[in-house]
This record gives sequence, structure tokens and C-alpha cells, in this order.
Amino acid sequence: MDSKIFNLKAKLEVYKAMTNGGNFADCPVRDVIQGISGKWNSLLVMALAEKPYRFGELRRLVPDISQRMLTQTLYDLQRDGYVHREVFPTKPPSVEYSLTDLGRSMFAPLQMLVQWAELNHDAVREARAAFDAAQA
Amino acid sequence: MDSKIFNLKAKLEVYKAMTNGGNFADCPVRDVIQGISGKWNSLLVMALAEKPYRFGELRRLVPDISQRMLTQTLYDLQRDGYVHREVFPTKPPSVEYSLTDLGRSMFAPLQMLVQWAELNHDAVREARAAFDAAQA
DNA sequence: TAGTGCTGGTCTCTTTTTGAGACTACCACT
DNA sequence: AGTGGTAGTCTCAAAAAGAGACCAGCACTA
Repeated sequence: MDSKIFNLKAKLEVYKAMTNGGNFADCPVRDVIQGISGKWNSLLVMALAEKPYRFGELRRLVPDISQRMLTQTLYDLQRDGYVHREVFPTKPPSVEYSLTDLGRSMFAPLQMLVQWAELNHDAVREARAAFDAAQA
Repeated sequence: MDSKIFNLKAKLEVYKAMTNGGNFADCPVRDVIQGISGKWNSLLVMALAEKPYRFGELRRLVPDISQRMLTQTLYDLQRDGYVHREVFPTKPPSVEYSLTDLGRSMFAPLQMLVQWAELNHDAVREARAAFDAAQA
């Protein structure tokens, strides 16, 4: 993965949008990135990209999320249009969460990041260990 | 950007790594994603991808970050190996932050997400407005 | 020569966010 | 009558983030 991946023209476009013409505050891209950079947001999108899940299924799938945060993160994702929430009138009503088209289209680039993480988590862990050793 | 982008084989690989074989807790990918999904992390990586910056320059570039969070986020990014910190012995010592090779390689997929955000922030904003209207 | 500003931070305090866990109501099954 | 599963909400404690004062050292200025 050499530096050729940095297409200059694309970079300039990105920066222009990102910096909103000079300043990083009040930047629309930042607004969007913010919405998916929470602690659980990307994780739940990844889970729902696989298949729709019900509330309790997600809770079991991600054991260390609190119900409170699960509720809230799903709410946020729904609000931003990534997730669709559907209530089924079963005997105890069940709720199914699934990705919308927007959510699926967002998952595509997110997946790139996940793949990068998969390939490089060793490097990150080594960097961390080296840094901590140097601090001591 | 249709569904053909979802290569099934790649997906399965990703899920395997992501879920650590069934559970989402203790997942290395999650560990890495966590490190770049903070509120300021991706923003600073984006800034440093453009060119190296000094501490005060970053503070001015991102006016709504507190010094405390700037210090800490840069520290975290340095610890994970994305950012290099170099002190120059000028009269008031100046410190320059730059991306490492690892940081640059991580920026490549991050850039995909930024481009997606650039293209879709209108859709997200509309979804938000529609959702808020429906709640009222 | 005292005052001002710039450097890159740290320290403390307050506010916000997150986490842990009890609690709810309804229904099915035993 | 008791137990468990449904999807949450509510409250309180802990952790993280934001605001802003403060620091030392040097340069320039008045």
C-alpha cells in the first residue's frame, strides 16, 4: 500500500470539503464522521451489515454494551438514516433493526477501514508496546 | 455505488476477523477501530495527512478543541504509531507532529469514508430532519 | 528594564457522556 | 404461582471531555 494511493486531485477535493474552505469547525464532513465515530456506532453498523438483528440479539452479540447505550446508539443511527427500526406485533412485541440503503452504502468505505485494521492491528499493538516501553 | 461492492469473500474474511470467531468482545479489529474513532482522532489524522503541523498550528486549525484534548489525542495517536512527534530546539522549543508510514497507510481507507461523507452529508441531514419531524 | 507575547504544554474544576444495574409491563409456558 | 423472554426506561456512580487559569523560558518592545 504505497503512496500512489494518494491521488492528488481527490485529496484536494477532500480537503476542500473537509476544511470548509480553511477552517475545520462547522464542516459538514466532520458532522457526518462524528455521527459514525462513536464508541459503538461502527460496531453496530458492522453487525447489522451482516444481517438484521433484534434488540436482544444485538445485546448478546455485543456482550459489553449496556442496554442504555444500545438503545441510544441505535436511536442515533436511526436518526441519521443508517438504520431502519421495525416493530413486529408478535406476542411479546419484537423489534428488528436493519441497515437502510444509506447505511449499506456507508458500510462500503467503513469496510475498507475494517480491512485495514485487520491487516495492521499487529503493527498498532507493536507500536503501543514500544511506546509504553520507551515511557518507562 | 450499488451492492456489487460487497464482495462476499471479503465480507466473510472481515467478519471472521471482526467477530473473533463469534463474539464481538475481545476483537482486535475493534481495538484498532476504537483507537481512531474518538471525537478528534480522525480529524487530526486528516489534518496531518495534508502536512506536518505544530501544536499551536493545530490548535488554531481546529479552534473548538481544547488544549487538553489536543495534547491527549496527539499522545494517543503517537502511542498507536500513527503520529510522529519531534521537538526542535528553537528558542521557544517547537514541536512538530507528522504522520508516520502507518498513519499514512491508515489514512487511505479513512479517506474513503471522508469522501463518502462528502457525497452523502445532504442525505444524512435530510434523514435527520425527517426523523426529528416525525418525532414531533 | 519592565511589560507583552509566543512556545507547548499541565492542573483544576465543571459539565457531559458512559456504564451498571434495578425496575417495568406484558405474555407464554410450566 | 413462579419463571423466563420481549424491549426498553430510570437512577445513580464513574469516566471522559470541555473551559480556562497557570507555568517557565526566551524575544521583542517600550
